[in-house]
Amino acid sequence: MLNGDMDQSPSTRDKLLTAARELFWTRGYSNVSLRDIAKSAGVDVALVSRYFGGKQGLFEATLAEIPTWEALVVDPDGVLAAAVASFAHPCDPGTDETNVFTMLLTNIIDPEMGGKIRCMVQRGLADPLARKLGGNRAEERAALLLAALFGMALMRKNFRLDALANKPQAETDAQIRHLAAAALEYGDV
Amino acid sequence: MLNGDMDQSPSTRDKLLTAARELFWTRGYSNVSLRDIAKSAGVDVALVSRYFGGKQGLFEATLAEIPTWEALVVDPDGVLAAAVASFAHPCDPGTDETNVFTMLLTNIIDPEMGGKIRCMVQRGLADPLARKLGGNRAEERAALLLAALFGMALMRKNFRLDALANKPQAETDAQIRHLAAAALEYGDV
DNA sequence: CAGAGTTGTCAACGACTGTTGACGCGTTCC
DNA sequence: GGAACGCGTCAACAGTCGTTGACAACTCTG
Repeated sequence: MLNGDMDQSPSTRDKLLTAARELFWTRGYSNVSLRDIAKSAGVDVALVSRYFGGKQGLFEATLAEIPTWEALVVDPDGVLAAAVASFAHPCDPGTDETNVFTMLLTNIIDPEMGGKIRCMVQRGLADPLARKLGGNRAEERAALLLAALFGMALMRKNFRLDALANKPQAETDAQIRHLAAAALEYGDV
Repeated sequence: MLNGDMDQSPSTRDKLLTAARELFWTRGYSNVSLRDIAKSAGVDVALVSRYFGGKQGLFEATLAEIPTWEALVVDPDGVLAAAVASFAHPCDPGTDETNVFTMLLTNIIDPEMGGKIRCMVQRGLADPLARKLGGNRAEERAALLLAALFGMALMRKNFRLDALANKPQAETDAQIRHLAAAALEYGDV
């Protein structure tokens, strides 16, 4: 009997996928072993190869879950507000840690997956964002905006600076908005 | 005969240290094996344990080389200019890749060294920077400045966005200065 | 010269990695 | 009933990892 779309108890495949996203996205591809994932999912290691063809296949399956990047780059007028919003509520509202920004940061360093992440950000994030922005120096403004967003994510989630981490949402929003607005104004005046 | 301070041909210890800095700082602690370093240095693997006590000791020896952090956080008036300068000419003017910012970015993710890096940045960079800045919201402005600097470093060196990478130095300086200035103005008016 | 101390070479260890194939169990289909 | 298939369990593989200790070659000291 095929599972259909009923959500009764998660299939083994889904258990693996959930555990893989949780671990890959927070610790990075090379820093997580298949046995870690299997143990977290309560499943045998060998099933990874069966369902996903291997470690790389499992990782790419977690990437396939990401909603279209265009969703992060919404209306051309409200890019700033959208950036702040997408930063706060990135993709999966589940665990606070498993969001797309964190995943990109954690895996860009990886010797095996860095190249893929790089392409994803350039072609799926920077380019469409520049297109939406339009006007003078669109590419540079888009790049600066991403620098501001990723920089803030880095300081909060990875470096965990006292001045930024664990602050009320409103304060964080104001900080991000301030830096992002400056990025978008680059080249004006 | 001890080597003294003569710089004739580098000792085995120095060969290891140089190769270790090159590799650890660009690829990250966990992504580099001692055999990689030994091969790059043209030296046997076992000598790492002899000279540095192990992998961790070798990594920490490369950190000990970093000049006082205070050098990155100079006079209180010219913090912005200093930040830009330290970003462009970070520490060791040797290889373009082996600078302190790149090293911090590459190793903050690491499961074993992340904690140490985090402490270094908080206590050695964010705190003294906030002290130098002074005034209202000093800690937050320092944190935003670091977010801007690290964000730019990330986009240029790791994500390698087309709009930022391989651009003339003057242009890069202007971009960094723009974003950093905005960070320092946070909370004003 | 004899001895001590330093320095480099080599083989091996236990632990961990991703991956594979054999095997047993249960359900489904003819 | 028997065959086919999906699904999970287990043991084992080849490879890499950091680390260790034995051994040889060398320099310096007495």
